Amino acid sequence: MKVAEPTVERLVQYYRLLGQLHEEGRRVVSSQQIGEMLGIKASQVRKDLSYFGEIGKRGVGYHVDRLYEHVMTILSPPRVWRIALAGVGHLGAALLGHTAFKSEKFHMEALFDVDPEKAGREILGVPCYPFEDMAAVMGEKKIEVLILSVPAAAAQACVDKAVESGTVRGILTFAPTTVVVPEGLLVYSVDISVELEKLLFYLKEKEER
Amino acid sequence: MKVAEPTVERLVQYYRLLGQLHEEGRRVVSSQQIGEMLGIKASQVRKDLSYFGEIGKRGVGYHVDRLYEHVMTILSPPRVWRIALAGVGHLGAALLGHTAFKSEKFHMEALFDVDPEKAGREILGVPCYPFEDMAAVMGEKKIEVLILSVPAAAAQACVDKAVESGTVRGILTFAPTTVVVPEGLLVYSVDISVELEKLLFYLKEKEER
DNA sequence: TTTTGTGAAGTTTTTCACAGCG
DNA sequence: CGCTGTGAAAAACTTCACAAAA
Repeated sequence: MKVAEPTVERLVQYYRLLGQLHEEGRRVVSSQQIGEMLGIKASQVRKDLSYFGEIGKRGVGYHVDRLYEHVMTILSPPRVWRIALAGVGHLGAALLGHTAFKSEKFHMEALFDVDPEKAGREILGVPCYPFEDMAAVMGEKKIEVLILSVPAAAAQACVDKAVESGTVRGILTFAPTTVVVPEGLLVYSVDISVELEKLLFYLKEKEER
Repeated sequence: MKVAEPTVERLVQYYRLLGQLHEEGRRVVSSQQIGEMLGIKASQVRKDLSYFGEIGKRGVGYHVDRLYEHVMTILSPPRVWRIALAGVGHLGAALLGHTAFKSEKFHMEALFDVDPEKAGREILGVPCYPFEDMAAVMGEKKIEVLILSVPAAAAQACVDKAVESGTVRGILTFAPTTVVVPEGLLVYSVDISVELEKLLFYLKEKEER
């Protein structure tokens, strides 16, 4: 069965919320309540959850722990992803410390940077290699996912190295630019400027009305 | 006229691309070419651009400089936004140095942090205030946009301060959590974990097929 | 009675396909 | 002739509304 992208996005939100509810010792939650907490319509919540089988109890709601496990198995592959990060600048360093990568679902195998001060050393316990060795090191270490926090001008070159490695299958890029990839390589982009411009656009629109 | 969100997102991409083409001295570009460079269908490009009047030349394409100016006036309000940033950790520091905020379209008026080491000092030329003073300082400085790079647990409290200030109208949050805001306040979220999970979900899906 | 699960309706967004203009 | 601008068709996504289960 194919799952739509907006649904996956919401599933991640459900997952996080359920983790919190679980912590709080909450036993049961309704689609209505989930919706209120996340700003999503209850009918949308139910539709999203129903794609993966009947998991709720009519007249009662969803059992928090059961739903939590359920959503987890949908989202998380039961394995550890081998990842690497290119560009150990401010943003790269921030990402290294970010909650998102603290999970045991990932293992950060390598860092890459042009700066010869950084390459050759270990940073936060992860070995850092020079940019030139990217393709070779990623191939050797069988890196599957590359996190890109390099300047826009360097992004495409890094993507090319990832393609060259032969093992990288997905890229999460923070570079404020569009990169071109061959069919089959998945790229997701977190683009700060784009989100900021969208916000300003709608603020301006509201102002004008 | 109302513009759909996906259109605004693409407009930002067109704008960036046109900036590059302009630098390169390119004079004319077709919807087909724009589409290829950004991974968007040519018909989509034409539809997006046509919402704002006839700007291309049939049989020729779009005049780069003219289109660049045109998209700029659609996106950028002709004024400077007064912004502040809460949470001067690794991510906050990275954002302070990010291209997105280097534009003369913004003026970073204040920083906020709970750490007493940081509050009271200037960081990169911007005064940093303690968390408790957020609402008051933002009100005084007439901050319109708040950038949130605090831990998930602190996000809602910051949003509440922003509401209290009375001047903040938009928030760009990087906290990996959902925040609740009153009607009228615009929130955009850049959620690293969500993008990462989406990427893994589709990688896993491809693996299974 | 309460709340799920879900077809069907509605809305939004994308794509097609071609007339029309330079 | 080539490429835009745009109605009309298609696809994607959301919301409604209600039957059915606990």
